[in-house]
Amino acid sequence: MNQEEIAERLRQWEVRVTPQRLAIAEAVLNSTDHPTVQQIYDRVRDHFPSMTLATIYSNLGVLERSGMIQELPFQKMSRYEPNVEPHVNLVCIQCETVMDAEAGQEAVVRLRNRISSQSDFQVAWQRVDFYGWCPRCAAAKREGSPAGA
Amino acid sequence: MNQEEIAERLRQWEVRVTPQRLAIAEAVLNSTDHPTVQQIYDRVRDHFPSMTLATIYSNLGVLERSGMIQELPFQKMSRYEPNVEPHVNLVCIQCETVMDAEAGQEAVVRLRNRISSQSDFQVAWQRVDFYGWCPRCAAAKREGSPAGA
DNA sequence: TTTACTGCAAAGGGTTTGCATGAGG
DNA sequence: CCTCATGCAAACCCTTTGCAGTAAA
Repeated sequence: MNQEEIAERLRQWEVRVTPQRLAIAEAVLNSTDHPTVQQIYDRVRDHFPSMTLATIYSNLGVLERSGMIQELPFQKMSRYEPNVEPHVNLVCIQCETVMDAEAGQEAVVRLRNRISSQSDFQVAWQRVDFYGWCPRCAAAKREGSPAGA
Repeated sequence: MNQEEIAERLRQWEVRVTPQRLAIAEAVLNSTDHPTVQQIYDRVRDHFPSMTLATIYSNLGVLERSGMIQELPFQKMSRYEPNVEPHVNLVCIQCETVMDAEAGQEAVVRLRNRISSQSDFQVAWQRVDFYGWCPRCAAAKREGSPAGA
């Protein structure tokens, strides 16, 4: 997603299009690694050395409320991702990598439909996380050595 | 689950069976409202006025590592629940109530099996949360009045 | 008796808030 | 111009850590 598309979506949401906001949105929307606030900060700081974490937090809130990104709160900190469609997250408990699963989207949609139809609970969004060992760390575990070896 | 059963499980895990630990375990294992640390603290304090939050945290960690309970980290704080089987949590974004969904357990199991078989990711556990409005808050929203009215 | 646990205090650290300055529309 | 956004600093608060005394086994 390029800056013009992002700017258009921001205008639709009736928030100001500032260079900082554009950069933060671009950093998350073009990411696939579910970056932390600190990582987003580091990536944006190259272009905006004076930016502070407060600006990052503020804008991530705006972007989340606009539905452009999704916040994934974890135990210690939040991560952010551009994929707001129903899907499964794979969280490695060894190296803390988070990736979107390639399978299971339809299953999540079906599950959501089922919850909606079989209960009085009105679903707004969902989060499906599977915790375990990523391929790399699983292999290292089998061989009894760290993944970085 | 009564205290003797809990004590037995603790002995199997080779941790000491203290009155405080028993009380904390009992408070969570017999709960259905996914209590916060503070709520567990309040419920146990009746019997142990001198207990501190550090003891609560310490014991919740022990119980979680033993597989007796599951920690559910949220944005602001963690909640704890006795249901360690695959299931769906319904989280109300209005009143912050968390409840186990009656439907969907099998679907979660199937989804887990699918993720396990169709990828190299080795699943250890999962968390499936649906966010939205609980029946009470949904009704209040439709009538344009707060749930407490 | 040995070692883990409890209780108390302090520190840690991601996130939020308040406010003055600056920029978007 | 008026309003919202940025930048800086301080506050917040849940959670973790360290340590001395205590109790389980």
